[in-house]
Amino acid sequence: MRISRTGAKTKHSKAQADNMFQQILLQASQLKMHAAGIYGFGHFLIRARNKLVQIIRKNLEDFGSAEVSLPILQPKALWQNSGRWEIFAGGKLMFNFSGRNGDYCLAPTGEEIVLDFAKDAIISYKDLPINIFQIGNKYRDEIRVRGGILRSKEFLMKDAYSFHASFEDMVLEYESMKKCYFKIFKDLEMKVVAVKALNSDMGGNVSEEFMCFSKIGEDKILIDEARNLAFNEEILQNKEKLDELKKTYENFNVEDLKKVECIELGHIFQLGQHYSKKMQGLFVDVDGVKKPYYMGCYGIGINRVLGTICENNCDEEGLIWPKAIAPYKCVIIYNENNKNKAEEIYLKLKQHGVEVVLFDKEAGFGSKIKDSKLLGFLYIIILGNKFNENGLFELEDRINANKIFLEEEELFNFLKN
RNA sequence: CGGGAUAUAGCUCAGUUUGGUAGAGCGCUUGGUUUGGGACCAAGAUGCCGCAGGUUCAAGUCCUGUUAUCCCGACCA
Repeated sequence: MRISRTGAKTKHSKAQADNMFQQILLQASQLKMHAAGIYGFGHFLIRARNKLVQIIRKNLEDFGSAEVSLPILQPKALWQNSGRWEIFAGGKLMFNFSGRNGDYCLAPTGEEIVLDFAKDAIISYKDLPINIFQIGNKYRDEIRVRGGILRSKEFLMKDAYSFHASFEDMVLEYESMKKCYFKIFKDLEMKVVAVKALNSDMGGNVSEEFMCFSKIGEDKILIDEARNLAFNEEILQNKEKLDELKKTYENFNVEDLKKVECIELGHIFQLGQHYSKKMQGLFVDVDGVKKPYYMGCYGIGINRVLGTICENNCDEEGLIWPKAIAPYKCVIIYNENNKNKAEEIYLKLKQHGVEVVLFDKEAGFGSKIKDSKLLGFLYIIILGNKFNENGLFELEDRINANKIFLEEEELFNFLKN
């Protein structure tokens, strides 16, 4: 890609923001706030997000969750069935409006629509279990947006749903999905802990959140390191839940727990028959009797994961993406003398399948280097005076923070891997 | 929805106290000199001072209303 065609327009000075990743993304022109909680994503950021999405998708499909696509624009009737129209529309947490044929909403979550979808898919116990997921925008009229893309009104979410003939089967699936989640975050090079959490409006009784330690997070969790347990602070403030925990764990003492600030990246739920009972989600069991099925639901806030990765992988000068989701591997910057050589190398690298950007905008040399760091290229190929002197390609490595000089063939071999 | 704050050039902001011709830095355009860590010189363009009323000879500045944005609480992936 030629940088001149990407619409990237970096700013000279740092953007003011309450955290590092927003400051960098705004300065790099990769995030554009169109309104409160409504963001546009630049080319480089969206490329990273697409790679992130692909890692999640691959893991889920390897696990045995099948991708589908369900509508975001949904009719009121669906939400009345579950009894949540009042909760979400009444509480002004959901965008809703009147259309030509009645009232609609932009979905804040997907239980209603997936249940409607499952009505055709699930007739008999022979049709169970199934596990499907989708990746798409969700809309919530947040009372207060915060942290840029960490909490916005429009956000990309992966939501998966599983359907089961028995409680036991649901629990088994839940436990394996939990493992799948750990694998996803491992592939993303993120350290997360699963904490016991409240189900709130989602329904059901058991749920766990996937938390990444971060000072910019809104959540607080309490950890019992000795027993390898962690809880959302909210759950410990709930008397009923606290009593339950005290029964489950011996010598459970809130004061002994260690408090840590976190970002909630995902949340998995055992919904049980909460929705299937309300919305007539029935199947015919072995005994010939119609019964409500058991459900699990599993979400990941993709924009939130993306923001967290940025926050955890940057320095004063810009982003240093994890290899797996770096939007491009390298950028070529050059001075006037080396313009033709840069063009030649650029085309060759592309032919070799290297994800490369040509810095073909006019700017001072220092400015090109600064922008390259800001935008988060892993390697910066520098064709300046030194190239004219020794004919070697200078490669600045942002991951290891060093420089190496390579012959042309070495350069190709290095970047091909 | 409660409490606090802000709104002036593309961006960051000064000017508001004490009403009197609209400002700076950065960015942008043109020409020239540059080209290794956000270069320099010269010339230039850019404003319904958030919006609507009001007070006044005169409003960016004072008053009323309104909208948007930010921060603190409840909500959440």
